[in-house]
Amino acid sequence: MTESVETSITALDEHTAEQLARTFKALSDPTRVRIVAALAERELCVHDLAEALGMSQSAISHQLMTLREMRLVRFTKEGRHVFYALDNDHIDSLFRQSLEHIQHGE
Amino acid sequence: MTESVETSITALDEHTAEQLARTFKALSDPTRVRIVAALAERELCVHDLAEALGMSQSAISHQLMTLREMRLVRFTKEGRHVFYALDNDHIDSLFRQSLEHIQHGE
DNA sequence: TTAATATATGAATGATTGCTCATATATTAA
DNA sequence: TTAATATATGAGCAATCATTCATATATTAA
Repeated sequence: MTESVETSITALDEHTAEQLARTFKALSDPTRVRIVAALAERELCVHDLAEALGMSQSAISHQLMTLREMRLVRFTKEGRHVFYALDNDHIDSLFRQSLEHIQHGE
Repeated sequence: MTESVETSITALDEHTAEQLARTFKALSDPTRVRIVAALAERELCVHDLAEALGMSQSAISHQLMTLREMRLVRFTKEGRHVFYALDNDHIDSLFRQSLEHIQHGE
């Protein structure tokens, strides 16, 4: 394969590749997957999320921050609680589609 | 939210979450995204992949190894070449679906 | 007011990752 | 045979990441 390639290979441009990778990275961690799964059911506050996942408040809070930066979740303050919800249909359907694939065999 | 939560929150079990996260991790890196994009077009040997992406043979070879471990690509040896192809429809459709989402707005 | 609860956040840390560089092996060409 | 090409792979390294721990702020309850 030294001669210039016949039908030229058009690689996906770097910017698009990075955008895509960033999207998938959002769900590349089990904790974030579980947070998204929980929020796909319903809105939840940090404390209940931490309890549901059996993880520290701090760990959940940090992950919620990264999900916020990715604009995958939105939040509303209510008293001393902060309720989080999914803020991105794309991620929701990506999550649901993949869950189905995993659950009903490859 | 101290009282045990009304409608109990059933967190996604850890095993499924890890499986899902692993799947997304496969496409969480721009280089792997570009490799998958190229292979979604057609089978390619390592050298041509490296050329198409403008990256070192070693870098591509290492990434192909991780894609192999994830069973996302298969390969066939032909003389001194090794041709890689996608080996997982799920990843292919995950890739295509997400690409569409990114290209035709959120 | 003081105490308890809910959340956020910075620093520290160990683990993972993506790459380079050097090198080994295999195949083909001269 | 020797040289060139294609690929794989181990070591090393800098960067990123997920978590913990300590602590700060805000809100509600006593």
